[in-house]
Amino acid sequence: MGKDARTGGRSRRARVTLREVAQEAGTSPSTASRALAGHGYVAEGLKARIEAAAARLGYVPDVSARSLKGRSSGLVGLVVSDLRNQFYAALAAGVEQTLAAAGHQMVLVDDHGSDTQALDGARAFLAMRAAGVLLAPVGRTATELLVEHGTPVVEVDRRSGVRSCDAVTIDSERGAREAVSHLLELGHRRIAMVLDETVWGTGRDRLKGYRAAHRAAGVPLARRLVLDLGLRPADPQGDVAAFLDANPDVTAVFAANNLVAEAVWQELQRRGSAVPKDCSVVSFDDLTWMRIVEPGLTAVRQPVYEMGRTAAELLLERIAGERGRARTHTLEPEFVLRGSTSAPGTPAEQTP
Amino acid sequence: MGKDARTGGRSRRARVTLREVAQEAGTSPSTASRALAGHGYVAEGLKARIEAAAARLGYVPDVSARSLKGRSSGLVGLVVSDLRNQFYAALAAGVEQTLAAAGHQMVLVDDHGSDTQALDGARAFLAMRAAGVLLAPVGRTATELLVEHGTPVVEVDRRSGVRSCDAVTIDSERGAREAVSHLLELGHRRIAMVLDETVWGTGRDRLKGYRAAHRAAGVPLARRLVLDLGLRPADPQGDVAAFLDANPDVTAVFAANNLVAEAVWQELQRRGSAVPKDCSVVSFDDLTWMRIVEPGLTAVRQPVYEMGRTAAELLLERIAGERGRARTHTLEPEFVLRGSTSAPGTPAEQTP
DNA sequence: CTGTTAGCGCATTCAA
DNA sequence: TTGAATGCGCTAACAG
Repeated sequence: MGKDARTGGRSRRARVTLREVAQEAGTSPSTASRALAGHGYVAEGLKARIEAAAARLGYVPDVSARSLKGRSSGLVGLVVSDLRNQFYAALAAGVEQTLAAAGHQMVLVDDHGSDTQALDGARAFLAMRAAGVLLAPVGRTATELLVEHGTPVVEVDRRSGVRSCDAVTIDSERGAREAVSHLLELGHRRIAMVLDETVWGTGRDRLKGYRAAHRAAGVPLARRLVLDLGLRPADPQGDVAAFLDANPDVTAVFAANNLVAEAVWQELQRRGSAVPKDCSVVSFDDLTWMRIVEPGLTAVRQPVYEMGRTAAELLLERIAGERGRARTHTLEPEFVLRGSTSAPGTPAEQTP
Repeated sequence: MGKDARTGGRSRRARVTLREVAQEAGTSPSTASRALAGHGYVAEGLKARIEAAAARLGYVPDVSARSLKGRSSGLVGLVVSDLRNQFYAALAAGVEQTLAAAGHQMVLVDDHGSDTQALDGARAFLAMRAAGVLLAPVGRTATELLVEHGTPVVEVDRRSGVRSCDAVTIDSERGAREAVSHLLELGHRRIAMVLDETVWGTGRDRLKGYRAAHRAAGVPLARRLVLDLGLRPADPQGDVAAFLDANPDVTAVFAANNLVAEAVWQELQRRGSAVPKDCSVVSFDDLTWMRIVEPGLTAVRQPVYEMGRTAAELLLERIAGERGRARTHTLEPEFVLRGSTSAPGTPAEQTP
């Protein structure tokens, strides 16, 4: 093909193996292996020759062969539910950063909120002998499968209920309690909560926080004020619209996550409700747009990137051989006061 | 440890191998291999027995061993420059979706805009015998290394200049031309352009479009109206502020990407400039927040997710053996008119 | 249709 | 300090 000239005449097809490097350096494969790996004794001069040969030939060790010998590939799996959601993207970024620094690669699987797809991912991780797996569970099956096979697992953001693995979560209940307490202190008495999964995951804990805040303030709870959009709602904004029509006495909305917050915000905007005068809004999760809009959204900021980092660190310890029993790290959310909340019927005092 | 009871009594440590499955089914490894892989002839009864045995034992094939025999692992690499940027997250999501549907796994590397880190990633992909690699190049080295080693490569969003690989990009020049023409038609004559890399990548093409629009309208170009923030600016908003102070006659700003757009928008907001009355704004790239803010940002929408899908499809064809010469797909951006643009000194007419 | 043989690239014994 | 031998788990020839 001629165009191989630039590569120094070597064929583009043939992988350079350790044997060839050894030949080029006039030694044996095993010596070359030791020289390149840095283990065991190799004479300085020989070592230099071998390294030179490897560089000249463009040698790249084959991890397949390596992990076939040893225990695992250096790969670490990550399963998230929606990469297009900034929350998961930030999580993945934190994980990747930590993993890369430790010389591992991240294999990313998007399960789109489906347990089945998460399970497929888990199987793939098993097949590639992943050193460990991080996942935001959508069920127990994936975690169970991995744990059964002895793969270190760290759950992130949510818990599957499997006891025998580490986890890093954010204190959803506390964050929700603070957010709702804030609204109660401002004088709100009919605070709606909108979420997309009541029975499981973070939604449940945030609902607990919502209730706890009401109890602490001695404000009665009304079932009708909780809107559960269900998993992956088709038209969240439409559902919010219907809800607000049915409950016109609501003076504030607590949105349980960024997806819900967007639907609420857009709907309030669409119907021309003034925030916070007509309706206060607090979001759990703080995305870029929430500090850009006018007024800024009062929100519960989650240390997402840090959560990814922490989870990856925990996993790396397990991979390194840490044997202790399952640990759970709980990170603290941070309440960020902006302009979308005020006493009922009052315009915002300030917009930072 | 006792807790293995649930797994059916098998040890958690030992991987189940094909040999064990074969033994369990009372046959040979190669027959078991054929039965499980689906290739070659195997009697129906035996096949069922083998499958049952595999299921019973929880057998998971070892891809390391498989790729050691054959050509490559099923892994596909993706290199992006900043996963926390919604643009890249969407790109990755599109890629993942397509790859997963084809039974491949995606290994994601974030190079943080550094050529060195991209090169590290490329080496890792080589080491794992990746079936192919997708990358948004930050230089030529990574692409060159991969191509030299015969790994199929598809470049996304940007071009490195390496001729011998496929690429999928968006027509930056055209998108920029349309955006700037729109401003010119509204009557703007001093339109600033803000970007973060003039000499390379998409910034260069968008600058071309900016110039082309001016030439087409017969409006002279002023060098001082182009603000180049440089790669990874420390304080983009501060730079924009200084620029606007130095060029108070500017009536419109064309932001070359979402990062720049955010800096521009925040700075205009900070100094209390009314958009579009005091200053019109157009963004290249259309993120969530741009349609949420008031007024909505007029923007050039890029089909990012689709770009990821297309690139992955191209790569899959190469992996499947497609031999033709390098192809380039150019996707068309879409101009989205919202409320952030109007004739100089005019408030927005409407806010959709 | 099935089993035996061989070898992918490497790291790790063990002898020299 | 070095090299020859071995086997990780799997699949592709081949022979039966």
